[in-house]
Amino acid sequence: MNYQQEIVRALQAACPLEEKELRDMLAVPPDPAMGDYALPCFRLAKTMRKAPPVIAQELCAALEKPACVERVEAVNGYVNFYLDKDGFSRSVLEAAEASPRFGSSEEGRGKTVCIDYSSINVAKPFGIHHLPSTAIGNSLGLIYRYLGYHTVSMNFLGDWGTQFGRMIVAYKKWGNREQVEHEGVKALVALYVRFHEEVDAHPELADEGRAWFKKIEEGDAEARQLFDWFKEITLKEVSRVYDKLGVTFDEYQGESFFANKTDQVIAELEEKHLLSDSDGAKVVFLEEEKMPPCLFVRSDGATLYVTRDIAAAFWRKEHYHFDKCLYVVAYQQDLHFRQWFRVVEKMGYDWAKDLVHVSFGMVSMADGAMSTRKGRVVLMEDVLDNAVEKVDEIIRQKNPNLENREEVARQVGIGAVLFSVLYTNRIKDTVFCMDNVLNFDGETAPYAQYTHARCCSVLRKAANFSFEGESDLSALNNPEAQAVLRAIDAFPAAVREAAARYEPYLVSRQVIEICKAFNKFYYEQRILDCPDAQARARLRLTRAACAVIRQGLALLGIQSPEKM
RNA sequence: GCGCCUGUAGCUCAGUGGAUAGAGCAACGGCCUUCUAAGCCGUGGGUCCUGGGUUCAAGUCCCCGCAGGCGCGCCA
Repeated sequence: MNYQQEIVRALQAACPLEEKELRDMLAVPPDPAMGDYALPCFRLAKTMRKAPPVIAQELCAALEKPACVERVEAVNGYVNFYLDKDGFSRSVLEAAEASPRFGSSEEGRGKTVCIDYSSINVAKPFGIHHLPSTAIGNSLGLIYRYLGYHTVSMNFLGDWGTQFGRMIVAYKKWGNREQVEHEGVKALVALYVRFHEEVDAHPELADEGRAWFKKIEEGDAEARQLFDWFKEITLKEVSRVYDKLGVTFDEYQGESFFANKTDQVIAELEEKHLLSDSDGAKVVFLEEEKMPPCLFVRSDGATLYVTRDIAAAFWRKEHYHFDKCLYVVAYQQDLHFRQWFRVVEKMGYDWAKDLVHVSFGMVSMADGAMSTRKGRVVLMEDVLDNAVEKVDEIIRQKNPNLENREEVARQVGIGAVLFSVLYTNRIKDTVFCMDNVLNFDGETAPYAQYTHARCCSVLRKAANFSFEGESDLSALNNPEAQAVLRAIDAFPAAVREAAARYEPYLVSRQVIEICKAFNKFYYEQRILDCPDAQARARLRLTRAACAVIRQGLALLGIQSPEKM
């Protein structure tokens, strides 16, 4: 852990540079054959008035080798440091064994992070396009908690707006209770679609929709009852899907909860002279910040989405005193968030800087965008069920005697789906492809889970072997074992970085690194068939890899079966 | 028109300004009497969108373009 520090100190004694400068310059070579750390000397050429290779050579000669370093070499203007392997092995194993929560920390102690994610809409299908937000938000919550933060996960339901008036119209005209009770959201969506088909020919339907929404707002008994019923039906269905995904929320407060809190927001905006009239509507101009105006109140007096967003932010700040509030929402809403974050700042709240839009790319289908109205939606649940079913078949084929097959199929199938959106940078658009999601080879969750199961299998075989006693660390003095150790060593930094950048894929990548290294180690080196002291060293490595893979997957919301 | 984002192998993507640009998938070829072959090894495959600039060093930073996606007051 402090190797870098020791090397910097040694370098500092040998040359006239500042500690900080040296620390910044010290790099990790692209290939372990070139050492564990390296100092490129090119930048020194100007001040020292010598060619970089000469500087490297001289530095190398003048250097007093720190204890952790096995040897130092000057190559092509680099000073390369090779760590003492036994020392490195020991320190990594001890760090990983010190706590079952390797890589966790206390950096977040006393701090609260609110995470707004998934945010499904009432009376709309839970489509695959909700996967990025759901998986990323869930994982960020797990990662922040691992770093000691208190987290509050919130599902900001889309349960407000004139479309609910339209839903009532459609239901009263063409729907019936039995069908909705029986078919659930599917029936509601069919009504919604029918409304949009008929509204072109019958424009008065739109007015009826608005009128019914007004009734909801005013608390009309019938309107309210239907509205609550639609919501209940939707929540029942989505919670079944969340259960399958293993995703939970601390809070389900949606837009409707904040709808009666918008007056205060508008009043405060008025009071602070931020609102201007514009074509009968009320807007906040954002010319200084080179953004289009932000519309708060429609010309008919109704408030818009943004008002509820701000009301919700106030409420959350007041109730949770968050140090950070993350909005895991697609990049289409980038301008929207930039606008209202800025408005909160203009209102004089310095915590506006703690509002973060964690944006991600669009999910589309091979033949174009998804559309509820056109019925072009891939259902989340169908994808999950397909994945589980496919895994179940594979198990029946490869491991027919596996106990609790269905449970394992569930863990692996769901893991594969979650991992498919947690393995890349958030921002890129993705075209949903069932075949890709259901591909379990290579860099996937099943690969990591398989590696974990493999580790477990080895450890089971060694169940009677005592870990107490001498470890011969020379058994790890080979490129394969060293690669595993390096990958484990890099895990804590990957977790920290993932939190800092709101990018769970950094954890995914690191887990895969460990798995690749372990699989190669497993193939090249015998773990059990060797003298006790050596086996002990290799078993400790296996145990450490096993635990870190399991923990890494857990931070992504993915479970690790012990057999598969 | 303006703004934001993206452009790296056939496909999907990694790549804190540093050494020969890497993975996975797909294709082809090897490795199971040995700790789980959902694995491992190998082969082929590149104008890092183009052109300038900064730098000892650019896929990475800056600028002009090109292509695609998204967004730009009465939806959410």
